Amino acid sequence: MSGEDHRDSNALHVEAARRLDAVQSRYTTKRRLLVDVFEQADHPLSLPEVIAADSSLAQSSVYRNLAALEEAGVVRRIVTGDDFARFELAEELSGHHHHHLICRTCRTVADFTLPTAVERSLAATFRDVSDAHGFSVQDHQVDLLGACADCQDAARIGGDT
Amino acid sequence: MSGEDHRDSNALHVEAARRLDAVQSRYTTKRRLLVDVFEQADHPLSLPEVIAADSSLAQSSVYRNLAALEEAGVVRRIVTGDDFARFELAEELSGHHHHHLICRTCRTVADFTLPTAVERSLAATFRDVSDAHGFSVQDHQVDLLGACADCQDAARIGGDT
DNA sequence: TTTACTGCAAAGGGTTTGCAACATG
DNA sequence: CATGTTGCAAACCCTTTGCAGTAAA
Repeated sequence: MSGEDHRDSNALHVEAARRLDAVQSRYTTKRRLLVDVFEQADHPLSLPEVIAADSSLAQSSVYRNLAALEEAGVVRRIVTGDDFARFELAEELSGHHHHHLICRTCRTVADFTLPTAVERSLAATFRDVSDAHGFSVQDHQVDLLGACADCQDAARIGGDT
Repeated sequence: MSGEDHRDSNALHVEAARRLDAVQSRYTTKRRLLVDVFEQADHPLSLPEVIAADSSLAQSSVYRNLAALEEAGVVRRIVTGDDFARFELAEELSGHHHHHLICRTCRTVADFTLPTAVERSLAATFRDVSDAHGFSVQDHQVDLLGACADCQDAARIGGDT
């Protein structure tokens, strides 16, 4: 199953259904729609972005479904300091381990990946750190904070000294 | 011992005053108290923790002062997904570049450091990544998510079946 | 049929803000 | 004295929840 093209969204839905079933939840039409939205996104989506992508979804239902999908391990919630939380497909489902470029100006979040060698050495270091602290690591999170290309341009034009 | 504390603390306050002055803000008694609280903390503090450390501060004033201190670059705001935001001294003032161990159970945040060699190689990698994306990096954030020692113990006792 | 899900509206809760009194430079 | 700061309380806004109707198994 690994190494396959991400075009196979059927496998994604099958796995999502399996995970929801494992927590006694149903894979309804609305939830399938949500998974479709996240599959097509190339960055974590805020709630307004999710609703913009499919306005057939009521706000409260989206929140409730995202909570259900998160509990099932289908999506992951990301908190960046923006007004809104953001959501993306769980990495086991997207098959795409990555990190985030967070723009402090427009608050958008873009994905990036680290070279395998760096990831591997980081993982080893994290193991040492967690051992030393008696901390059990489930996940790591590497974010870069700064200004995206668009906001740098805007600053040069609008905020010029 | 206490002589050293006074000297360190004094340098800290001088720098904090300078930074506040740079944004037309005053270094009031309350703000000095806040800086003292953060200087003594060994981990990022939530608002309840700040108020617990010094209850002479009104909640809204603490929020307002933290916003002022953040704008001046004296403290840094951290968002972990906990109900509360957390704050710590800016690294230029604490002189202590570090990262966070975030416990998903009790939501506490502990500090840890990476070996210099790892930091250096990370910085180089981040430079490559940001160049490739046209992203201007101001800061990076490396967090480990998992279970702290206490919560692992609690799980062994309470959740053992 | 049974149980979970949906949508609307209202409540929740951390954070922000209006305003009058106060302190700082 | 002029201006920034403080504290109280109310407003704010993202998110959660109660409830009645609907869809899934």
